Amino acid sequence: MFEAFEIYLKVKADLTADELDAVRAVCVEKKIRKRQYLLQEGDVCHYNCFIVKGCLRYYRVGEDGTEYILRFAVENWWISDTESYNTGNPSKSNIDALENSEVILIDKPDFVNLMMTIPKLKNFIDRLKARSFDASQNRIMSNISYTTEEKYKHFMTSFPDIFYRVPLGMIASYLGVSRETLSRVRNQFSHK
Amino acid sequence: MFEAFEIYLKVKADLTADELDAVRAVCVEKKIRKRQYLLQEGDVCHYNCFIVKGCLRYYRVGEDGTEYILRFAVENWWISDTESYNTGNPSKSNIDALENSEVILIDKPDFVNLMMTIPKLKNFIDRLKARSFDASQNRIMSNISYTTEEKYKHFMTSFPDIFYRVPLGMIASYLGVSRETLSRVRNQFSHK
DNA sequence: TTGATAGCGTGATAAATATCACGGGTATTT
DNA sequence: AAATACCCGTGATATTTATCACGCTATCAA
Repeated sequence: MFEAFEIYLKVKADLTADELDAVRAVCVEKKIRKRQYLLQEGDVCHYNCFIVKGCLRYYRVGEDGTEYILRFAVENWWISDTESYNTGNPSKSNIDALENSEVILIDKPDFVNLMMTIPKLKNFIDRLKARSFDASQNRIMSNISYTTEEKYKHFMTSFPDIFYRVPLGMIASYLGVSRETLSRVRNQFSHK
Repeated sequence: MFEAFEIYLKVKADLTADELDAVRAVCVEKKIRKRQYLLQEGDVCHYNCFIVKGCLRYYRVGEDGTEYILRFAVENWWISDTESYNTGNPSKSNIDALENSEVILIDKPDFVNLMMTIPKLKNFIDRLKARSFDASQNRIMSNISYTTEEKYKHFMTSFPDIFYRVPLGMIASYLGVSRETLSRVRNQFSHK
């Protein structure tokens, strides 16, 4: 299972064999079944999680029980609750698997250590975080400016790999519209 | 003008006198008048900008000319288009002043250099970015889950300093609702 | 095979919001 | 001082969206 991660790190961060060994030494491989939690609200997020195979979601639950999906993540994505991870506070969010998945976990102290000892990795992660932030800004822009149809199309073209794997209702949740509305909007513009 | 920035860096990043000198050496002080652009769509963002005094906004313009405000920034905040800054691509956004303001600009190569030579600064900026990201995630959550009234109240309590300085229409733009709706919602709940 | 569940579509209705329009007040400019 | 622009509120109306309800289909487990 580590091989996929190794390739990823080699290509993206240009790590050497020695550096990869150092990473491997702190990796924990884990299989998660569909619907299983990786992180549950109230728990503290201790891990960085890299997805080797499968699909997970990061979501919060409103007071009335409605689920709001903040992110999806598939192969070669990272997922964790950075807020809980950084602050050490209990998480407001949940992470669970939408498919049977295989992930690699790196404990926080180990991760910090890797970042210190492998500058190339630190550098890569920094760039990744920068792009995540920019992506968030763009998503906020689409939240406040796009119509439902635009949101739907934009999601479809931006994340086709996710789009074809997750149920429509979850995309609706991610976009902030009701499942029914999204269903209607999609059918309206597909018939014209 | 640099004094405010110096105090900020001393308190937040615990820089020494020597380190502060190094920072000062690359700082450019600038006064911006109300309505003046700091960054205009199509330009590349070359600077990190720290606000000593005043209030700025970061916004994009939709196809129909509507302005969508992505961020406000006041004293002791940073503002820049990180996407253009990082990629070197022309910016999709604008930054302009809502009040006569005083800012400090640090050119990208200089900033990169400071980050390398002053680890404490790098560390501080990293934490700042991490919190910005978490704030974005929380904003996305409120975008997709809050009612208009909740968005309004949340903004008011989260950013009272901004709330009382910028016109309602701009807050509406930031929240992604029309000025009229926000005006009505505010008056409805204030009369009950 | 049967029962349970998840996912999607869709009708009917209510609620929320956008849009257009206008006026009044206040600040800003000339 | 007069003219202009900005900001806010609010009415009227159209549009969009949410909500509730129901049925259909596919999948999966007992």
